[in-house]
Amino acid sequence: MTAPDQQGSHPPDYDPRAFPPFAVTVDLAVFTLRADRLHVLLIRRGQTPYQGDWALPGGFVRPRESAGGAARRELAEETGLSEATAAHLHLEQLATYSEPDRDPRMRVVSVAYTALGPGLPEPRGGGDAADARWLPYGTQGPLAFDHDAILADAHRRIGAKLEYTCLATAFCPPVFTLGELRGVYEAVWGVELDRPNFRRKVLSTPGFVQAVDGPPKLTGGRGKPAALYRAGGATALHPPLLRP
Amino acid sequence: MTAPDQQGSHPPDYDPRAFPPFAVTVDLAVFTLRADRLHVLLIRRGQTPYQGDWALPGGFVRPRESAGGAARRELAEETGLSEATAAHLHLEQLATYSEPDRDPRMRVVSVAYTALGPGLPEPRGGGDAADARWLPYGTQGPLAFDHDAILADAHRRIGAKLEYTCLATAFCPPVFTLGELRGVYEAVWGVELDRPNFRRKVLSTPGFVQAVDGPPKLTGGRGKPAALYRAGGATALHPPLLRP
DNA sequence: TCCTTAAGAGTCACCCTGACTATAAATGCC
DNA sequence: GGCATTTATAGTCAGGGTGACTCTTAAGGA
Repeated sequence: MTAPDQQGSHPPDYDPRAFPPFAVTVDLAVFTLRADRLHVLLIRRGQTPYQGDWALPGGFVRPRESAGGAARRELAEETGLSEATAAHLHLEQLATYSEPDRDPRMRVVSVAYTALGPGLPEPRGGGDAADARWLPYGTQGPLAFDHDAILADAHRRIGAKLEYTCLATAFCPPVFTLGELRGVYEAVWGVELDRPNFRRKVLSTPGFVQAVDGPPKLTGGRGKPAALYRAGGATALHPPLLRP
Repeated sequence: MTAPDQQGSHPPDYDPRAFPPFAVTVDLAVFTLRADRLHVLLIRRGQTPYQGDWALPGGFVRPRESAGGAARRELAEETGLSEATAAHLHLEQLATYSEPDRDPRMRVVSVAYTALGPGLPEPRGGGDAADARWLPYGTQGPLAFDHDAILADAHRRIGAKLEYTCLATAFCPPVFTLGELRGVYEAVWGVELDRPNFRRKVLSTPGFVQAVDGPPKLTGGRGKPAALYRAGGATALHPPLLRP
């Protein structure tokens, strides 16, 4: 369906021409890894309602724009990254939230998106609102509106997608070590993984990662230097890498 | 986000008070099993545009209704089932489709839902539009609007969820045989599964199915009578039942 | 030099799975 | 009543994937 027909099954009290007007927005659950911890991008509200509370970044969908387009635009604005850089971030539709009273001011339907990226810089570049900041996931207090539910859904979704897709590489820079990749799983799942087993699994999955040829190694601070890899072409993970 | 603040990062040409009005609808991809084949519920459009074409059932979200509520209401109306019966069908949000020109008449954002049920009766009960019918999945021609994409997404989603959830029981009546359950997988995936292996997998997964106690057996037409089961309490499938 | 840390190689047992065989219990056709 | 057909159910067996573990290598720091 899009616009239903004039005739049809609608109750007599309902005139499709006078379709109820909705505002449509996008909300962004942007995740990144900073210092081996999962962080979320939050903004502090400068207006009532929920003034002073933290909330997910987002904004209106414009008249000639798709929700995905709006999400990508807001992502660039709110993270302060260049449009070109932001265009490389993994962006994925999560779900749509439409409870009638989720915004006390008016009827707003919001399409939520999840975005992932490697260690992103502090926000603020976009010249954005009062306060925007990366907070370690789990340390944020109650968020405005239904954003707690959205954020929890987003976290659940990426945790699940790590199991059966190659999504983890979206958290990594173009070239990374297997230790960094493992750090993604550990940060999102909140567990420790066995190093050798993780390595075996990743390397035995065709197309998950791809060894970087010439420059042999590099150090991550301490320990033996690690080989470098880039994301392979694969998108699915068969068989999956199940959570312990 | 819901309604963004008045101040903030929005470009100067954009006044949040004059938020762009959208129509919000729901579209339903309703699947059922009829004669061991996967069927989809489609309606024939009686109006331009796409007059005479098949389309997914759906309709407007009402002013004080959530999208999920609208989907459940439309589901009852379009399938012709009682509200009580329709309330038992598995209903799940799929995704939101928002390309600006997906409906040539006006700006419509549609939240798509997937619904599943055991062999459902012929539609029409709802006193609905011109023509509503179950069509074997795959035999439908091009659908109106972007409904081909929605339907394909829905089919991909349920195929994937069969792998790592107990969703298959949603296609079955309250009491069913393992043969019927296997038929769900075969119809959705379009493959044949090994009977003994499927049985072993299902029975060894705690909470997937639950043997029906007293009444021992029953026949499905030919062959040895099969034991009866009902859905267990489990929702996830660990480890998953992967597609061949 | 020794300790710590992390990468990377390798082993072993167990579980799950795919492939396959065999038996039981119903129907329908000679 | 035989007999083929169909489906359910039981059981076997080999191979792959995984968890748990050990060991070696290569860096940095005290």
